[in-house]
Amino acid sequence: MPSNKQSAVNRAVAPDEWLRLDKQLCFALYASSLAMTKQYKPLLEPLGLTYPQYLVMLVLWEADEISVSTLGQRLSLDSGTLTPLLKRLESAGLIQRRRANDDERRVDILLTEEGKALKEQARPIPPKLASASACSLEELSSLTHRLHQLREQLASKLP
Amino acid sequence: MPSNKQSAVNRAVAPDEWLRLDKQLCFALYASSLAMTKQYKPLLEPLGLTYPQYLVMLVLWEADEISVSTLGQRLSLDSGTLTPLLKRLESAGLIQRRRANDDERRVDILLTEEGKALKEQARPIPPKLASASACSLEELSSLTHRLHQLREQLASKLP
DNA sequence: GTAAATTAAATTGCACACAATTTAATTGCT
DNA sequence: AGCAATTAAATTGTGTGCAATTTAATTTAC
Repeated sequence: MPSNKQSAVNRAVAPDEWLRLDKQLCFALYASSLAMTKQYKPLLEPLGLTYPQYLVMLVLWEADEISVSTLGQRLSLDSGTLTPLLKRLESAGLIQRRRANDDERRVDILLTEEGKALKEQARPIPPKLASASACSLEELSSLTHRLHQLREQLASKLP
Repeated sequence: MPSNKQSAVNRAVAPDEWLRLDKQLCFALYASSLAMTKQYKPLLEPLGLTYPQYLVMLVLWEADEISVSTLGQRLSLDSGTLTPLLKRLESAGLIQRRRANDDERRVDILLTEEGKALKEQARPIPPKLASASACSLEELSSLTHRLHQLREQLASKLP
C-alpha cells in the first residue's frame, strides 16, 4: 500500500532509519569507549590500576593536592563514584586523603612517593594506544577535539 | 640543565604531553559517552528504560527472536551483563526469554506486544538527541562512522 | 556409541556510575 | 550572636560491565 501517508520525508530516509542501532552516535560512543577500556586493561594491570583509577592518576600527575570535588569536576564524576575509588587508591598506597585545615568539609588528595613514581611506568602507555588505534597524530587530535566539543555541547544542555 | 638528554623529539612535543588528560582520546570517548548517557536518562525515564536497556530494545526492534549471544555480539556485551538486564526487561513485561527447542543451551529473546508497542514511544528520541548535539546530520553521520571504524580497529587488536 | 572438547547461559565477585539521602562544616542574613 | 541556606563528602541502593567459574547441552573424535 504505497498510499499509506507517513510523510514523504520520512520515507525518503527509510522507515525506521532513526532507530537503527548502527546509525546512532550514542551507540558508536558507547561501544568505542568500552572497546578503548578493554585495550587499556592489560596495559594497566602491571600498574595495579583500573581504567577509571588511571584517569584519576592522570589528573593527579598533572596537579597534586586537589579536592575530591575538583577532581570530580575534571572527570565529570561525583563523590558516589570517587569516594570508594579513592579509598582503593589509598589502600594501594598511591595517594593520601587529607582533611583540609582551612575547610574541614574538604578532602584533599595527595600523591605518595609511590604514586608519583608510578607516572614513569605509565609514560609508555599512551603511545601504545595511539599505535593500536591506527590513527595519525593529527587524526587522534582532531577526533579528540571533536569529542570534547560534543561533550561540552551536551553538558551545556543538562540541569 | 638543558643537556639532560631526553630526546629532542620528546622535548619538541613538551615533556608530559602524552599523559595530559585532555589530549587523550580515551578520556574524550569516556567523558562524551557518559555525557550522552546523561542526556538520554530523562528521555528514557518515561519509557521505564535505562540506557543499556534501550540499546537492547533497539536491537530487538530491528530483529526479534535472537539468542542472548547474538544480542551480545551486536552490542559487545557478554552474558554476565545481559542475563540480569534481560531478566529486568522480562519482569517489566517488555520481552520474553525462551529456551530454543532445537538447541536447549540457547535462550531466545522475543518482544512482547508491550515491547513492540514501546517502539512508537521511542521514535521521537533520536531526533531530540541529534538536536541536543547541535550537529548537522552529515556531521553526526561522519562522526558515528569514524567511531565505528575506531571500534573495529581496536576490537581487531584484542585476544 | 561414548568420552572429550566445545559451546551457551547463568552465576559469582569486584569495580564503577549515579540518584538520593545523610552528616558535618561553612557562609549568609538579620 | 544565631539560625537558615549552602556546600563537601560520605553513604545507600540500583544497574551495569566484565573476568572467572559453573552448569548443562551439543558436537567431535575415535
